[in-house]
Amino acid sequence: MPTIKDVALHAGVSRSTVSRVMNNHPYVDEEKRRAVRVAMTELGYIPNSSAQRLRGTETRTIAVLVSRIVNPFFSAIVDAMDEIAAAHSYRLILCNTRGSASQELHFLQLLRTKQVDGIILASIVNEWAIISPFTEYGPIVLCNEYPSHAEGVAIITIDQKQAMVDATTHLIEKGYKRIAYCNVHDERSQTLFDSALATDRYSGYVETMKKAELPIESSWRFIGHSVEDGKRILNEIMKCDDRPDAILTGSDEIASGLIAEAKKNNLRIPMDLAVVGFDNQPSASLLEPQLTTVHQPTLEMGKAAMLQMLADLKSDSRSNGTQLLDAPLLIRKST
Amino acid sequence: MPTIKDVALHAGVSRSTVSRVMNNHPYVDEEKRRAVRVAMTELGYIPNSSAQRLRGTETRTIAVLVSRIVNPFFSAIVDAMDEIAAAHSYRLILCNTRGSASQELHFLQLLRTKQVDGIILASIVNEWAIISPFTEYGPIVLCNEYPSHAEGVAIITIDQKQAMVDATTHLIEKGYKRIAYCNVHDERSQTLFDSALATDRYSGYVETMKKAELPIESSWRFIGHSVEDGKRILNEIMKCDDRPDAILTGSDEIASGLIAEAKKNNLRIPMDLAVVGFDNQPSASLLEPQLTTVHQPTLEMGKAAMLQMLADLKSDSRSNGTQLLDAPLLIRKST
DNA sequence: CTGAAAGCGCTTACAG
DNA sequence: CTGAAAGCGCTTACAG
Repeated sequence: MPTIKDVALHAGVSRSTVSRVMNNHPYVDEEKRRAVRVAMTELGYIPNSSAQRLRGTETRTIAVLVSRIVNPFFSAIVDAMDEIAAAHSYRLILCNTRGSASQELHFLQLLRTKQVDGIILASIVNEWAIISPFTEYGPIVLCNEYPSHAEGVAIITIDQKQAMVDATTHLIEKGYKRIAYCNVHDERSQTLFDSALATDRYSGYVETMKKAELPIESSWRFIGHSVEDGKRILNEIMKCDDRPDAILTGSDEIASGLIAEAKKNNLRIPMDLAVVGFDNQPSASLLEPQLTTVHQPTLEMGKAAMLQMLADLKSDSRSNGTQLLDAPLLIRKST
Repeated sequence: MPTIKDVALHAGVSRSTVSRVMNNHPYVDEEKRRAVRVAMTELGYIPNSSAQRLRGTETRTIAVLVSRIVNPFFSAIVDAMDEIAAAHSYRLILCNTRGSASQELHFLQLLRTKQVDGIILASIVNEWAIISPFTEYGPIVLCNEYPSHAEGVAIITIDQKQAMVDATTHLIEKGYKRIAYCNVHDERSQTLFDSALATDRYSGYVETMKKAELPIESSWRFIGHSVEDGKRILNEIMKCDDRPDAILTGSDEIASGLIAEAKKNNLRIPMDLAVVGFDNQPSASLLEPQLTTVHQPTLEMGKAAMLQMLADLKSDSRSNGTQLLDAPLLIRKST
């Protein structure tokens, strides 16, 4: 591996000058600049970024934390972030926390140890009080999940409450009265923090139901996040003395599981049970019946979050505020 | 940020001793070891890994290259790798190449600049002759995609040819005679290398068709990889003078697109057109009709690849050879 | 415009 | 068992 020293020798200049050329400093003699460039390509020189980092410069690397990369929602967001990052010559470190608080903390240290320039959290496990201090070491942007009050970070998300108001209103208008609710939550995760996302969604459901004077039964509250959870929940519904006629879910994956299992149980959708998904994952329109779901603008969310990160990095100031993107309800065949 | 110097001062020992404690060297006085440990926790000390890397030690980081993280096949593989990596305190850098040769090259440099200990390639863009030299800088493992001959790397994949032999045989046994073939290939990708995966799959189809004395029409060869491609291909099929009665595809995504578009065109599956997928992605069994597909053992593939990587890292020798995992055909309702 | 020198935070022979 | 010292590859005031 050639180092800066080799390039300097080869080009007949000092290491300082080589460094200046690399970093596009203005005052370098054009001829020397050329000589250095030639030496770099001839030697196939690649700067050692560990050394650059140690010296305290930017890493041009952003860490993105997600709880589960196999969730199409997260992979879509990551993909969008990556697109922006790549266009600005930034690299992405994917941190799959699997809902582990210690893993999350481990990844946050990347910021502290200057291995990344910034961190984008798409899921959150630890309490905000634990995460918050890390903003001191570099910009943190929240994309999707968010705590009830966060200072010093920008939040990019959708209007979770409005989304659930829309979904609930739609079901009510369609004549459904016995509307169950499934909270998004991975029971295997060690979630410690109070997710405002979950609370906001739920309040959208509750307020709309109350306004319509419809019952909110505790036996109609479920919890889960995966296809398997969806299957389990459908079986729980089958056992209800007092079956709901519709269900609002927190993800298309749960909805898929519900639908698959409903077919097995000869439960017709939407006649016997209406199902609303969340996310509008690619599979939502491929299912039968096609899924009524809340469209999450993953492309826009990911891009906006990364753009916000780049802006934070440039301005060197900590931005605040919440950016709420539109999440329209897509009415298809499952309601 | 406390450094090793602060810890040393705090514990009343030299920096060397602190370093030894960190790296679990044997000969350290128990009392000092304890003192150092105390100092580390009291100061909230985290070693600066850029410095560690620069000094030439392991990074405990592995880069994984995939062409498209939103493809559930890739996210499942990455997830499996991550599971093994995390269990061995390794970290994963996700490199989404988007089929760009220069991006791929850029990521390969991570190995050269010692930012990662090893690289796992799940997709390949550049010619093997370009990639091969990088094995000099650290272990490279191939998982899924592979060139026609590679030295100095281990390959973890499925028996692609056998998978297609099985799929083709199944269709023939079911009485289909006009069997189309869809090659996996992303046309937007700048693929430069001769993928033995694609060749092997195709030869499984060709040989089986020839053995059964069935026609292989060039107008029945399609190309694509996405849901959209599947839709396009179905429309191309509709326009055929001489329509196939079955099609072998290279991914469940294409198959989903085919099925969705077939419904629109009132083409019954499998009566008018039998469809075989590839991968057995989560959605395969949720579609209607449920998809007959080749099950790719993504969990095993990802784990095996990461385990191989850890073994290479430990032994410090470059392993060779191909590990062929079983990929059974799952017969469901689309054939 | 440019070079010599210091220093980023660590590890590892070396000499005790 | 342990410390002083050198060095990993870079960048950045500093002094010209």
